[in-house]
Amino acid sequence: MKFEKLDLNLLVALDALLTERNVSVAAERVHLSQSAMSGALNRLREFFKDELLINIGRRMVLTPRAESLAEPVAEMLLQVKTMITTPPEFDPTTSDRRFSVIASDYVADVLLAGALRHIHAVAPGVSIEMLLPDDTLTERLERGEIDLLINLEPYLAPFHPREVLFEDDFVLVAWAENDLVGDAVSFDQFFELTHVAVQHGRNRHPAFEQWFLERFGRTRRVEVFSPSFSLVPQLVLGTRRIATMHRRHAEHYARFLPLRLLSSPLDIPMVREMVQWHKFKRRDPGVQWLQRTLRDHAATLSQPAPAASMGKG
DNA sequence: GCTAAGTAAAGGGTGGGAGC
DNA sequence: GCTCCCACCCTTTACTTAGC
Repeated sequence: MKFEKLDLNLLVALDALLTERNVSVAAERVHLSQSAMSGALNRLREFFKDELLINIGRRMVLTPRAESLAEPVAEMLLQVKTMITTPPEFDPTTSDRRFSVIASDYVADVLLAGALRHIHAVAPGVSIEMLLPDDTLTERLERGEIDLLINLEPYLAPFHPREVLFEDDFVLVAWAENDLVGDAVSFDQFFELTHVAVQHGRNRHPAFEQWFLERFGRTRRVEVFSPSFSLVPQLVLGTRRIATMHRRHAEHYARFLPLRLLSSPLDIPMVREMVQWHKFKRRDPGVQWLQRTLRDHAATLSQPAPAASMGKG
């Protein structure tokens, strides 16, 4: 059977070829032999009257025609995949579905840990695969590989639905016995003290608050770069370092670690943690249930306290 | 029986490394 | 810098299989 003289199965091969730019790897991806994929490429070349992929040395490069086909073909296949794999109904009490969620360890601590307790109570068969953000998170959302992405607004993918989960502000955190820090830290003292900062991903993207500081033209004396938010309190304990942490996260750790929380001398704006899902999943009742559940749980979180008068130790 | 699409195997182009 | 060898990758060919 053909559609407009094209065997639609060839679009699956085309998508793999355009993504991988390698006949052998594309063949492996769609479970064909390498020569079968080469044959499929020939039929595609014949249909589109274009070379599509050109051999330059050992590399295959896309023609302009192939470049123009890559995105619409990938999007169309994702739409088809969503259509045929999404169950028409979702019953949390009986579902054994597995959801994948990208969120930082900070969001995991302040939101997901509690939300997952609730989810397990109402949906005992449901499982959640939690993934940490990396440099590929928007690509993974675009490819439909994840169900929900939780991140700050600047790091979300464009053109997909999103919703605010909760807001947070920042506080300074010091070891309770840090003798360099009193009840408050002045603006100048902030830049004199040594810091623990968070950097994510292979390209070493700085965390939001450091990005903000760089906008001010001042840099901190960062003594330790932490790959995660959760490691920050451990890197402050027993030292004279301070760290700038999300308030909810800092309060979470101060419950069981000897930490002192202080107001930041910098007027750092609040951040908004948002949840995002692929536009093709807006009709997925399971994803919408999970998104609503997280939103409802986020609404039960206490609002951040006013930024003054902490000095907890 | 015909046709299309698959596999296995052979052939050929290219790039990188080793040796001189 | 040149040559040789080898690995990698794509194309082609011969044959097989499945659907009509």
